[in-house]
Amino acid sequence: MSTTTTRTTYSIKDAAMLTGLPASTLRYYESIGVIGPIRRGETSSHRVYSEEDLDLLTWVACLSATGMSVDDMRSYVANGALGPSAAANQVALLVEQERRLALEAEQIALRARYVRIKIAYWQAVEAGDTARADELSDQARALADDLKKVRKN
Amino acid sequence: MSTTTTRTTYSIKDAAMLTGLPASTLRYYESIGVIGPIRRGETSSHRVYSEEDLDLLTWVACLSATGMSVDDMRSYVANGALGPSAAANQVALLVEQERRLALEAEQIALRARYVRIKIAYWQAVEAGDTARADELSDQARALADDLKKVRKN
DNA sequence: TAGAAAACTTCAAGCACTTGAAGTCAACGC
DNA sequence: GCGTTGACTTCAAGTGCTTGAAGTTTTCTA
Repeated sequence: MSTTTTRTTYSIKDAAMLTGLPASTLRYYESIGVIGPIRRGETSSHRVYSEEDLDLLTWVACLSATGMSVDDMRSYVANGALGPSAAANQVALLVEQERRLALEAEQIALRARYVRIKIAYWQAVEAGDTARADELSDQARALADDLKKVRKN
Repeated sequence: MSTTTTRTTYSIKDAAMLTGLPASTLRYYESIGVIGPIRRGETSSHRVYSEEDLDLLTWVACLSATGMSVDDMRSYVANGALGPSAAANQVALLVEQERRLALEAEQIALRARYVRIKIAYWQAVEAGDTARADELSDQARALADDLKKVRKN
């Protein structure tokens, strides 16, 4: 009869997806002590992330995204400033993170549109349709201006 | 009677402001050949950017913003200078860029959802609503499970 | 027009990842 | 069981800026 504890563990790939940090960066952060050593599998050397690990990494991702240096992140985490006792503070951090993600999504949508225009442009050039190419060139220029504005935040 | 070509020129600081790239990055791009050598002042060694330089740099800034490597930027700019003959090459590069952007958008949407759950979670903890906190914890876990299924594609 | 202050220059070093090589581990079909 | 496939591991080297130092050049103010 096995103990049926609800499985709440994650592979490094899961952790990477949920935090937005590449797996290589998770290993890097661990290697330089931003986060403590992660538990390994019973039979393997593979990292096994717990729910708490994920919570902590979510915070670290927030700090990283706001441009904090790894040295500062390390002391921030070491000082326990990210524990449950600072809930209000943490919500503020997460709301900020949410705002930044929305902005990032906006930027990506703009860039995708820009790229699509450029694809159409080169296809027009290839087809020898100069008028359409010029028109698309103007569209690209206008969009580049939009992109610059969004970027300022 | 002087030739009245309106010769608009820009300092490196002007160029940085107009392209959104730091001055240090403009010098770096020039040093590794992403852009050609910029004209210098008559009496000084200061860079003097022309309108054409600015156009090219705006384009380079867009490539940079979409995460293109400097090597790819270099060949892309070189191909662009070659005009219509390289059109097919340009389209291939851009289609790849479009695919990357779509993937990035997907990841960001997922992260945003995770962050929103975490915000609600900490607000529940702060309010002492343990039941709701547990429920949200489950939701975060469910999101991770959904992710595993999506990952198969 | 002198002399300070701001902006530019090069070069080198630093930072925060990122990638590559070479090997280990796990899950599947046979 | 047994090979193949793909994800994981470590470690070292590479990448793309970024910053700092030390020295011009330009511009502002007096």
